[in-house]
Amino acid sequence: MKLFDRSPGENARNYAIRVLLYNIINLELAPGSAVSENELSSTLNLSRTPVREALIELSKSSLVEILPQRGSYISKIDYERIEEARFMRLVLENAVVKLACESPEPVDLKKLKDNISEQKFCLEQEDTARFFPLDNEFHMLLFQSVNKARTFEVIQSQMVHFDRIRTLSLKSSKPTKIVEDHENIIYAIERRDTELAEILMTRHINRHQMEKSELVAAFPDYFIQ
Amino acid sequence: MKLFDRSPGENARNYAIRVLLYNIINLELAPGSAVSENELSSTLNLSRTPVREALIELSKSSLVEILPQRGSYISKIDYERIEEARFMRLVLENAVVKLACESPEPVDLKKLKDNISEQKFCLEQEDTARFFPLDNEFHMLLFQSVNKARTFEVIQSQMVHFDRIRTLSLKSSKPTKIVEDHENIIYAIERRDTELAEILMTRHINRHQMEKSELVAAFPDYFIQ
DNA sequence: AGCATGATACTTGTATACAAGTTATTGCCT
DNA sequence: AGGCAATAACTTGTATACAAGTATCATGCT
Repeated sequence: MKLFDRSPGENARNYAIRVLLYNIINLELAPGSAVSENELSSTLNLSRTPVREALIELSKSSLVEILPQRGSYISKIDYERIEEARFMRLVLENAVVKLACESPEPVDLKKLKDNISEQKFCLEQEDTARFFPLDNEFHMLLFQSVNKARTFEVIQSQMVHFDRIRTLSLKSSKPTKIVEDHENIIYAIERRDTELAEILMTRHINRHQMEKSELVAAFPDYFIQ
Repeated sequence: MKLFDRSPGENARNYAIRVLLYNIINLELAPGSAVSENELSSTLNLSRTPVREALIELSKSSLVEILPQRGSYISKIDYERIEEARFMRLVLENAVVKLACESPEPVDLKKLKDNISEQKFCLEQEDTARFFPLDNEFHMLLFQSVNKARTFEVIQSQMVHFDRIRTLSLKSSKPTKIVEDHENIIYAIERRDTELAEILMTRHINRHQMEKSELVAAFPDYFIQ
């Protein structure tokens, strides 16, 4: 399990959440493995209270399973949950891009284009670490442009499940394709071409689809059933 | 603030959540009012720990706002949040009813029809208290029928905000209309009439829309801004 | 009077002690 | 050896003590 320093001003609970989330997503904490409040609190140099509160929060996102008086475990990967998260995202992103086509504001379009420029810059520098947050920001900007920022937060809270199999899947889709998708979507919005925008968005979201069978075959213990 | 007995087997945290949720939704705890962990723990006859954990959970649903070292407050009603919740629900329910039209299973249709029968029975008995859970169950069954139960859970977690203004608004839509809607939706699904199903669902979801200006005028302190 | 200042009484955040339940182990009995 | 029972070593749940920050109010100074 990898450890970080506590950021200044960060309270113990959020620190615990940050460290645990990182280690769960990057599979440093294996799906199915046991974690205990005592063990974690000594590892993180905290008392049980903030660690416990962190575990409770992660259990609400179904990343941790707490069995009362028995133990806590890193949840195994639930493929159905991931597919459902993708369904939710697909449906909501399409609804949002449709709204965006109805009344595209120049201010919002500028922000989106600026973001794409940054994405391209990262591509040239091959700075993939900086690329992912920008990808995320692009979609956030899209939701913000139609006043649906909170909806995006809901989606994002579901995306953690997706992050875990992205870690597992070595060959994730090329950032080049992703940036192209983004550019085309903005193009469609500017033209107010709802139909095209939805087709492009659907293809974009479905790009992330991973091959279940391969992953389950390679890491059977990480998955439910 | 109304109090209940602790159910057998219910732990202190869930009990605190249940009582607080009830009192927030029914406006026994006024939006904007201060609540403190100490005060609540003595009211509920619990220690601070489970009460604190309950407040943290409610703060995740934006029903409570925790200001570190300053105090905790019942969140004021955010109309934009409610509208956005309705947007999410509208979009997802339509997507689900569309899926249901593609391959309506007899088993699922039977469950839905049985549910409607129960709704009608409640209507005859004028048992509104039993009606609301059935309304909820109807939509849950619909989501389950297309394997999207978790999506429904996400929607439902957003619905608490809606419940609060339903309490405020004395004249909520007549159950009679709601049952009619449900019947018509099932009819459309059986006929695999996607277009009709979506129209009916849209009207059904939008029925709950409340008049913002009236409510804000009557209870200005309960709302943000 | 008005303002600064310090004590006090709050608040939530964190640490720790104890309670209650589960699991594994150990040792005895058959 | 096998099985059963007591026990010890865990687990999370809850209660409480202490830490640290904030707001209020009183007091004294200008």
